[in-house]
Formats: sequence, structure tokens, C-alpha cells
Amino acid sequence: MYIESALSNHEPALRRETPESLAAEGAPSLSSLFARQPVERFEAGAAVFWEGDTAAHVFEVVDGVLRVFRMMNDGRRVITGFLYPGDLVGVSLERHYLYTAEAVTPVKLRRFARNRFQSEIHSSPELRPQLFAQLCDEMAAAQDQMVLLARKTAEERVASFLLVSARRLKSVAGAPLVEIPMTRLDMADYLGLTIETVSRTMTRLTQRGVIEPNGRHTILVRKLRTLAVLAGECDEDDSSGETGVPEAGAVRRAVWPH
Amino acid sequence: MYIESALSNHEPALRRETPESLAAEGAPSLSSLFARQPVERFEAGAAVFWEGDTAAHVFEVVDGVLRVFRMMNDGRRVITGFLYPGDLVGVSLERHYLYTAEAVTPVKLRRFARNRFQSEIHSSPELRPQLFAQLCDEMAAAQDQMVLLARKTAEERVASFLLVSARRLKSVAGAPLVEIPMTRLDMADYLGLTIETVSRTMTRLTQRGVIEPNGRHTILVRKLRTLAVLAGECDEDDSSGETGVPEAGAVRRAVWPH
DNA sequence: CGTTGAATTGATACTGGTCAATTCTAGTGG
DNA sequence: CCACTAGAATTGACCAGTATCAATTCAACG
Repeated sequence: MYIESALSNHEPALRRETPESLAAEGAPSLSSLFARQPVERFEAGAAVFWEGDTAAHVFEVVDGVLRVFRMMNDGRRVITGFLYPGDLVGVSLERHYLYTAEAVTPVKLRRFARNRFQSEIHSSPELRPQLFAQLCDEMAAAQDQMVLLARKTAEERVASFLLVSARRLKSVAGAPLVEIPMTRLDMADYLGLTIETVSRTMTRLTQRGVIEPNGRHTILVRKLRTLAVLAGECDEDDSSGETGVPEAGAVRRAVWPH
Repeated sequence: MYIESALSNHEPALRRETPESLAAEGAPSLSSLFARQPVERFEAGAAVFWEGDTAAHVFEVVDGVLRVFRMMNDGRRVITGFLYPGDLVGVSLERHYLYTAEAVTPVKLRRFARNRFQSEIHSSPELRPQLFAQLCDEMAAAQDQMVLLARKTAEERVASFLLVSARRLKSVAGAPLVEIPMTRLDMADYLGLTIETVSRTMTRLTQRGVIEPNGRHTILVRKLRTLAVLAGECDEDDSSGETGVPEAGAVRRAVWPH
């Protein structure tokens, strides 16, 4: 079966309103479920759970960034996603986790027993559509990632990543200052490249004036439109204007000359 | 949020029992929802819907195979999945489909109005977990595909594809005879390769006696264990035995030397 | 200020892509 | 029933984009 996102380009449906805001208003939301759980802290690099562990809990990211990855038996690593505040980890029907979750930055999480989570979801007509929406968003993101991995060049991949990172920010007027908390190795394993290729590509983007690194984990995006064009999936008209962030709900064409 | 499959290796949770069997028994199942809808036929190559179309319906595949794909604006195509009898297409919260669905073979479908589908799901405590299970399966399959696209070699990709195709069959005793209904171009666009590379890789597998083509769309798998090893994600012990199909629920390790 | 892992940069290798030429095969029509 | 045809698949020669290997350089932290 195939599902789609409630919002194009994977702005997560529920991420806009912070967990706190909803919980405070008493509106039933997925994160309000977790609100009473104690906050647990993980230092950067620490694993929340491992691929193969018994999947006993569902987690909500409260603060920080997680990486979620799978390893091939010879050590090749694939990061299937990064998780941000408001995201859930470990929702599943499987007895064991199918991936490892690690803290990229220091992370705060809330934990919920799996079976309790399931029964809460099952019995709440408010929560169910929200969970469903998150699944749809995640599926859409996975499909974008498949497009990236299957057909995009190194430059398109890096540009796509930076673009999505830029969109995650509350777009500061003009050029957004993007935080890249993860290492180049994380980026490489997420984009299906090597560190060297990621590094070279970013150097080239810098030389062309598209981005302007500010330390290793902060990047000023100087030409957002250019970045969007380089990323692939958008119509490549003017890259001169260099105005604000291209809106998320962009039009999609339905033409395919067979 | 991240979810996992109810069954490893993406044997779909609900696919085993045919739609008919369940519907006949009156057991509430996703496909029983569709059972009263008229069957629609699509000839090979016909589109069921296009990326960008208003997403007004959900479809159940009754017979045949669909390909689901997205196009980049310059024509690069990525097939994100193939759909088989029992699968649903078009489940979404989005107003428009995010991908095109086309018939690979002559296909029979049943159609269900989107809002009716949603309310049925919403009001049925039996159906909901089944839909959830399908979402989980699909998410797990998407993650496998990301691993394939991000890190596997051409040979590993082709081997993985043939292996999954072989597993879909009711494993005939000994060497399974695998049907590959799609063209090489479909395979290439699914595996992130070119037709030429797919072709060369299959030729090499044939020369090594791993597979034995029987026409262009049928393949006798002579060395299933070898194929499994070549596919990557399985421990590569003996490839001599060449006995039955490796079971789906294989063990996963949880080691990661950081 | 020194140390160490991360990142960058360079030289070279190799997998898979591109372009082009056959060869196959499933239809089609005589 | 069989030759013809057009698209699909295979094969080959060559090329390009990334990976690999190796050497610096950078920057965060003690």
C-alpha cells in the first residue's frame, strides 16, 4: 500500500505546534501523551536503543537530534533519517527494533511503554489521526529519500539536504543561517556518499557563493533559489531573484511523455 | 517518527490470506471493504492515476502488478515500489497523489472513495490495526530500499531484487521459478541503475550459474543461498548447501563497533 | 598551547553510466 | 504458418563521477 503526506515536502504535520503549546492547552495530542513521563537525557553519541533490541518502548524527542540507521553486516551504514523535537521513535508492530537510534547532539527524550502507547492510540479517536498523519509524513519523506538516493548526483544530494535543513528553520529574513549538528560522516551515510565527496561538494558550493560556512556546523545560505535549483526537484527558472524560502507546498506536474 | 514492520523482510502482514478467503468468511478485513466494488481493468502500461491528480480514491489491487513512481522534472524516473494483489494504493492525507501508478501487467482493481474509506477505517476497530500494519510493512520496505540505494553495489541490488521476487512465490520445492513481469527499464528505475547495468549483471549471474533465464520474464533460481549472500544483508556462511528459501524472520545483530 | 578526531584536499582507481551497434522476441499481417 | 517489424534486451567500447587511499589542515577541548 502507498500513502502520502498531508503536506508536501515533508513539513511534518504536527511539528509546527510545539509539544508544549498543545499540552499546555490540554488539547489531546500525541506529545501530550508523553507529557507526564520523566525526561531522560542522552549525551551526544549515546545509543537510545539498538537494532535487534526488544522493542519495549516508544520515545518522543523533546530536545536535540537523533540519527536512525541500519548497518549491513560488513559495516556499511545507512542513516534512514534524523529525528527532531516532536518526532516519535520506535512505533512499530515488530517485537524488535529494526534500526539503531543514537543521539547526534545531547538529547532529551520521553519514554512510553509500547503496549500502553498502543492501547492509548487504540482508544483515542483524537490521537489516531495524528499518528496516521505522522506515518504519512514519514512515508513521503522516505519516498523523497528514495528519489535522492536512486537518481540524484552528489551535488543534488547535498543541495537537497541543505535545503531541507534550511526549511526546518523559522526562516530568518533574508539568508537563513542553517545549523548542521551532524558530522560529515553522518551526512555521507544519509546521502549515500563518502565524507570526501560531501566535503568536496560543499567546498564547490562555497566557491560558487551559494553557501558560506561559519564553522563546521553552521552554514549561511547565500543563494537559496540556486540551492533549490541545484537540489533537483524544482522548476529551474530564475535563480537571480534570490528571495525568500520557496514555499513547501509547491506545485507538482503530472506530465509524463511515455 | 519511525515505525517498523510486523514481520521482518517485508512479507506483508495481510497478504498471505487472499482477499477472497477472508471476505468469504465474513471476517472484517481491509479487502472485504472493497469486495462489493466493481472490478476495473487496466491494460498493461495504462495509468491508474497521475502524480498531481486530485486524490479522490483508494484502490485495492485485485490482480496483476502496478508500478508506482515519481519523476524528476528532467525525466529521471524513480520507481518507489511495485504493488501486488492485496496491496492498497492511494491511501493518503494529501489532496493530490504524490506519485503515478501504472499497470505493469493487465491489472484488476477495486476503487473506493477516499472519504468513505477514511470514515470506514475511522469507525472500525478491526480494520484500523490492519491498515496500521500495512503502513508499518511499507515503511520497513522503504527502509530496506534506502539501504539498497544508498550502499549496495549493482550486483547486490539485482540479487536483492531477485531474492525478494523469489520470496514472493509459494516456494516450489527446490529451485524457484521466478516471474519478473516488469521490463529491464522498470527494474533499473527501481534499483537506481541503468538498463545496461541490470542486463550485464544478470548476464554475469547467469554465467556463474546462480540463475537461469527462461525467456525474458521468467528466471529459474539455481543457487538461492548464493543469491542471498550476494544480496548483502545476510550472514555469508555456507553457500554450498543450496537448500530451501532462507526464512523471512531472520536474526538481526545488534552490534555496532563505534 | 598542544592534542586528537574531524574535515579538507589531492592523486588515482574503478564502478557504473553513456553512446552505439547488434541481437532477440513477441506481435502483426500477409 | 511464417516472414517482417518494432520495441526490448544484450553486448561492446569508452568515459565520467565517485570512491579509495593518503597526506595535510583545521578546530574544539583539555
